[in-house]
Amino acid sequence: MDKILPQEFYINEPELVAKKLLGKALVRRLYSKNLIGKIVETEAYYSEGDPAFRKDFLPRILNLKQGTAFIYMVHANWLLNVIAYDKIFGGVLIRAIEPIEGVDTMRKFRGMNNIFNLTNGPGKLTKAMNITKDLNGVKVYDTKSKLIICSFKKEEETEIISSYRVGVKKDLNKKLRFFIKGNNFVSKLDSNNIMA
DNA sequence: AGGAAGATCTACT
DNA sequence: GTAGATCTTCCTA
Repeated sequence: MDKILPQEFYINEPELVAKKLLGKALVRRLYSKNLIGKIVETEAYYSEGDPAFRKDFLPRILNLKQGTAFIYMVHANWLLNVIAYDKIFGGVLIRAIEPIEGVDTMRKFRGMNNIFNLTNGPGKLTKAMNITKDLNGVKVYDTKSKLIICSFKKEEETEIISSYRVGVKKDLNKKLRFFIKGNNFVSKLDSNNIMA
């Protein structure tokens, strides 16, 4: 990995930040080692005007600044978001990563062996990296944080595909899910969601 | 104190 | 492709 992304990176439209986060490094600092994954799938969420937005989140997120982690429980899974917005409040859900470093530790946390099944889903990657409510509110742009997002030294050429969001019943007429084309670690490859 | 909902996952057919 | 497990937060009483 290379440099930590500055807080300004997250002061932008969620949609733009979601796209720009693809290919970046998600780094989880543990006592002895770091777990590193490349972000390969994200979704943008808005507050006002977004049918997928849950009003009950409001009290918990309104004081969160851009570039902080927002972690919540759904269906017995912790999901990781990074607050990112310019004017209207919003954020980016990290949906899948590609394991880069600390793979054995991720296997242990997941109790799974198949590398393609370790981090290819929002609830899976949090388990693989031991991300829980404890990390809610950490600044992912701060060197001292236990969870940070960096850029890689060599940024690879990536083609981005967009589709409708997963698990959202009444979605906007807008494709807010983004993933890296051809990557084997994105969460769902069914035909409903791949609509370039 | 209890129940329902939910941006999911696994295991099974 | 579907059922059942799972658990935290919010709502009602």
